[in-house]
Amino acid sequence: MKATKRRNILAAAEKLFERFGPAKTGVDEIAAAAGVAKGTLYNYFGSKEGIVRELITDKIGLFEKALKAGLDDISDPLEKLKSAAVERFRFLHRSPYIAAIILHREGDATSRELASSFESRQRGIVARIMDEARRRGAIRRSDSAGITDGIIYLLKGLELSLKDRLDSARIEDIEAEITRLITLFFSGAGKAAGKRNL
Amino acid sequence: MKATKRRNILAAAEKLFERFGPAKTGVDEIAAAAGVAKGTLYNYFGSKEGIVRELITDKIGLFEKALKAGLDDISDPLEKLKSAAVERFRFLHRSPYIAAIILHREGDATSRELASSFESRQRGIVARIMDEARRRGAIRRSDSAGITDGIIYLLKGLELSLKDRLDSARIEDIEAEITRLITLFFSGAGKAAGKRNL
Amino acid sequence: MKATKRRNILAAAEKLFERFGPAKTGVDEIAAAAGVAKGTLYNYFGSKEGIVRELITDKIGLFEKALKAGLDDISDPLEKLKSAAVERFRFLHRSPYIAAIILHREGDATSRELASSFESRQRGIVARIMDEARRRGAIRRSDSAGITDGIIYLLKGLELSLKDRLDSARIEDIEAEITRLITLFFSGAGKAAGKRNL
Amino acid sequence: MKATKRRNILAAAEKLFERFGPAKTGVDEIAAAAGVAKGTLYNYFGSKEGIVRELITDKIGLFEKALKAGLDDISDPLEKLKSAAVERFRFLHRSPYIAAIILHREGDATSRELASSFESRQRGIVARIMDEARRRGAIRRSDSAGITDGIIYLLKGLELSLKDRLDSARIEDIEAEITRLITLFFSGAGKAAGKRNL
DNA sequence: CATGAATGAGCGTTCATTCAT
DNA sequence: CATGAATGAACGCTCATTCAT
Repeated sequence: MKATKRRNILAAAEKLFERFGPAKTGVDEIAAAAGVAKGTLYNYFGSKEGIVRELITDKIGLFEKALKAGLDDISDPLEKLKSAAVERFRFLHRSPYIAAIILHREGDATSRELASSFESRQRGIVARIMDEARRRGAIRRSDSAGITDGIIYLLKGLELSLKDRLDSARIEDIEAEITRLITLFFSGAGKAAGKRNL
Repeated sequence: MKATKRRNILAAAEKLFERFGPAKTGVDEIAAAAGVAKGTLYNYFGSKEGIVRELITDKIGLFEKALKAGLDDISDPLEKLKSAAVERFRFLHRSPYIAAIILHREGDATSRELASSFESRQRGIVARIMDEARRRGAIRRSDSAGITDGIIYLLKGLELSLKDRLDSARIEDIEAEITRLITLFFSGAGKAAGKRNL
Repeated sequence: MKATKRRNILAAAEKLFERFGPAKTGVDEIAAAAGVAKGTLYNYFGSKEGIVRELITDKIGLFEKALKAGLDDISDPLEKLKSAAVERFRFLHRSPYIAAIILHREGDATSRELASSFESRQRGIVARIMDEARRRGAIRRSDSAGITDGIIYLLKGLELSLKDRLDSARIEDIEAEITRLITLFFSGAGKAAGKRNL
Repeated sequence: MKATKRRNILAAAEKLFERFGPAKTGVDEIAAAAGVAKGTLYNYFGSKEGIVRELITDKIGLFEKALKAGLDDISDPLEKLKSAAVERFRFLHRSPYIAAIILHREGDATSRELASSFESRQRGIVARIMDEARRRGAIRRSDSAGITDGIIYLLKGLELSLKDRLDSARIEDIEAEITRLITLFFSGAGKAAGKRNL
């Protein structure tokens, strides 16, 4: 099993997935694009889903590594959060088929597990940032778990709406909106609300 | 064309859709489950997509009617918002295949249009509540559009994560989380953030 | 069984057949156009083919009556032949779906029988004209049966090519061509041929 | 893709087409008769239409090659014409489903194109023979295009009537009739006609 | 290991006919 | 007689997977 061939197949698959999505990409197309026989795909990956799985694992791995490295250079928690959110957005925007699996839970059981563990690690990253914020006294209340969830939901919802948004807005605008919403979430939208209800 | 049979078919289709989703449910299965011939489905609905469309239209119609009725009984904007969010959650939780279409934009062009118009009406409802909140002085800043978007994203993200959450949490807990997050979004999570960035 | 209803159905079917042909016309469409229920068609005609059959029988009957009347006014055999040929062409051109059955032997066994008997009567008409021509001394040889067949084949071949011809030629041109070919067939194309081979 | 299997499939298809015609022959039937899976047909031919196309193309190719070779051995134009006509008849008689497409313009666009180009080449062959006849002084008038058309129509009409004729006549009789009619067409049937009308 | 020909269950749709009302 | 809802076999085609070479 030459590692080169493996990489060729994955590269070919990725290109096609990005354009058409895994569902609309046939195994024949991947094989043709990679310059190997269809059977070879099965020797290496066992199934079409296997290709998807491996591709996602790889890309997620790279993204998470880069994300962590990027966060190390930032000290302010809110800035860390904004940066992480924008990077996450960029990653999912770059690989829409991964976004589809992460957000929509498409694919087989293993893919969904992958997505699930990705989200759990993402939550961990946000949670750690929140902890730091609390230690620094930047967060006034103890409900950091709720805030963490809120951040994650906010991002997911925003990422979900990407296709719609991209029709009318530029990427920079969307990134600006992400930081704005996170800031808004931190600062609160209402005056009296907090006093009345919490 | 008896209305009873129409309902039987829709009921059978709904049951299957809820378990497998429209994509994985064959026309033969619907026909078998409804106890009619395949051709009968086409006499009533014209196409598989026609069944999906009618089912979604019906359910959305009922939900929106109930939602509006429920909101009329509430005067406080934040309470209105919480109620709307919980009702919306319940609706999508009850009909996961509608959630799939609404959230994921799955299905054909018609389904996506249905989803798109649903979301636009949903946004309208939230926006109207925000307007009222602003008129009452409950919202301190003028960016009510941004807040509206934030609310929608929050809900979508939360609804997206339903399947995962339902493994570990009870529905009541999730509903409580929804109201908590909306309140949090109103009151703000951080102390210094607002001052520093806005 | 009101005769009016019968006629309505046939009229509706004819209109549709002329535009789309029997194969592309559905029983539903005929019923709708005739303003009756689908089942009624079956009460009257037994099957879709039954409608086709009856329609053809009617039209052929009318055509043959008119044809014979027209021929009575002509005395010269060659002129009779030309007239018959042109009338036949006009008839089949006016009712392309009948042409399809007459020429292509489409449809069920009964329709094919209808077509077969039509052709046999047509041959009879031409044969009678040829007999008269021989009695008048207008035909030099005794092979009048062969000539009759030749005429029929010539017409059929020409009618077959109608669709193609109609793209490039006007109807008047085609009618002129018919008389020209019949004349040609009578007068002979070659000089030496006849002497050498017969 | 083994050529043997390709031939097997074509042979199976041909047998069925000859009995029922391409329209009434299902893909499943061809697959069953060929002893292969349905998918295999699509691997080899892409579509049902592809099978029809290939079959027709092959047969027409073989026929035209043989036809040309046969004509090279004959020098007299009238004899050439007779031979071509008889060969053409034999070909269409051997492959009735091809006759159906050639004569009736049945089938999809591609089949009709095939038929159209076949007829155009056939007309070319006849036209070339007529040219030669004129050069040799065997044809008395200049309307060789009209004569060519007449020949083609004659043949088509005759071939159309094959099914009927075969009930009552032997093939040899029909072939004799073809040569008789062509000779007749050359020599002319009437005495006075030519003088009166041309 | 590599190949790619072979597989076949599954898909949504059509429409002439039937038959209970 | 009239109705039209119900029928279901038949259609051409797809594509992830298998397996003999």
